[in-house]
Amino acid sequence: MRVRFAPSPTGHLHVGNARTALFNWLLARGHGGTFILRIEDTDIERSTTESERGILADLRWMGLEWDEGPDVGGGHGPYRQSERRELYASHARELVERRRAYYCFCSAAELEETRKLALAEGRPPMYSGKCRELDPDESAGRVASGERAVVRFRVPDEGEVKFEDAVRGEVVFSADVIGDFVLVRSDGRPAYNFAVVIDDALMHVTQVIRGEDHISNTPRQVLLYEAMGMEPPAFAHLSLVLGPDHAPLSKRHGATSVAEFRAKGYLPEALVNYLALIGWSPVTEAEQAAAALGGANPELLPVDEMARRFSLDRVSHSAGVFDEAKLAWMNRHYMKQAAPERLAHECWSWLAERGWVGERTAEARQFIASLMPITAGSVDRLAEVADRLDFIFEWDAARAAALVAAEPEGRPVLEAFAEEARGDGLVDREAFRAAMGRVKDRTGVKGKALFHPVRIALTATESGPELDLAVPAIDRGSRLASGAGVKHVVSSHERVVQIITSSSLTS
RNA sequence: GCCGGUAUCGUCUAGGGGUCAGGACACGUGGUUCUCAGCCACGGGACCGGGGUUCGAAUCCCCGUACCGGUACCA
Repeated sequence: MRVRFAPSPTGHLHVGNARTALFNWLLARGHGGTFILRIEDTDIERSTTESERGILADLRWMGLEWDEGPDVGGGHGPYRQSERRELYASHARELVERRRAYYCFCSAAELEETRKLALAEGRPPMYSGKCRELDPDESAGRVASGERAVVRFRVPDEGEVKFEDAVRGEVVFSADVIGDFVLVRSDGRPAYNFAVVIDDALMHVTQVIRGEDHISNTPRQVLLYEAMGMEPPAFAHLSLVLGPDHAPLSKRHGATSVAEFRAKGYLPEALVNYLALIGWSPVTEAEQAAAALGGANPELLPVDEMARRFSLDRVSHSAGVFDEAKLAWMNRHYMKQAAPERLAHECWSWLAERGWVGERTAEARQFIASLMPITAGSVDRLAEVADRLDFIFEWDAARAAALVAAEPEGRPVLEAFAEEARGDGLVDREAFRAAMGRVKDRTGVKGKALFHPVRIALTATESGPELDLAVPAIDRGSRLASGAGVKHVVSSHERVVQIITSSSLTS
């Protein structure tokens, strides 16, 4: 099995295309196949080497390594269409010689006019076939003398073109709705439909898995395979990825490219896991039933397991809406799974942006890693980690105190807390818990609301940030939870008592 | 216009001639004695419409509607 992903380097890697790449990769990896990366850069006006580099980087970031491609080579190269000009030219010449294609001298303006006319009259805007019956020798002569011409494929006037689509079943087109399309442009560059067929055939691609936007191109390509006496590959057309308004995902929906999601602080495994779930379901009925009984979330799967389960016949026919909320949830899950050292590494740039970290010394890395358990499980994205750490790096007791004052239930809770604290001094964690129980009885405030003002008050103490570090860490069962944390809590309680009983909260 | 594709909770989906139509995210309510996060529990929420076929249709067929794609010397 040989599959390929063939982006054109005209911009960033869109998540819809990333999903196409992923499905190809999943199929190859699940079946011991070969995954080929080919760059379709025949559109020289829009293609840039910069976006080619970006696409390669994005694919690597997602972990979608390719076996053959422009930078790694392989036995069926070159892997950039711009480097395959001669291949297209020779096949085009052969098709012309065999009368399966012909030179067309119509001008762009002429074509545009007949097109408009056809549309106005409600006819399909196909090429008229004007140059179809020109004398081949005469045409060849005109081309030889330097006249500009395109090469057009001679599409049969009637009959059906059908192909088997691995996700949709049999698809049938009537040949008479297909105009004679361009194989080679007047400047010698191949047109898309021609280049893909030559490339897929010469690269021995066995299944072509691509976006649904190519489904109408497929009959043209099937015709080309036939004309060249080649066996077409198997096809599979993936539905598109849409925005929340059901329009194709575009810039106005916010982030659309892999690079943007990366920049927002999503982990690659989260993006990959999420993307796989648009239009494909790896979940078995047994797992579903288990989930209903409180089992593990069946949609959280490592990529190798997804590859093992992947099959095209379970791919959905309909388009899917990209739901960033679900991606965010998935990202949170993977952030909780990630080692603190890795998270520290991934978050570094955001922390550096705020001037909180400098050089990546061993000490600095260790310190940042030690902060990760406090925050990583409670934010959606890496970029938000910095916000959560603000209270450590941007210490501001006055601001925190103001926040307490603003709490609706803040004062009664804190007053009751202060009262309790005076009694036994809150010497340890147990005493603190007991005191909070009494505060609850006294004020009638319960649940999270009970602790919130106290937490802010803790933040408002003047002891410095390090003690507050300990507070959430205890809850997390992290390495910080033992020993040190408890000590800090005790000392912070004493400070809280001082603060509450003093005037710092009045205003 | 023409050609093609698609249609199950708000979203991603499972299922499929007789099911309480299942799961996930989101949402709502409650719980949580150390975060307005998280976590836990509970809850509301769907088979596009109309005809057929059938004892029975969400499931099969037809028509319609909506949405998407194509109809290029873009890919």
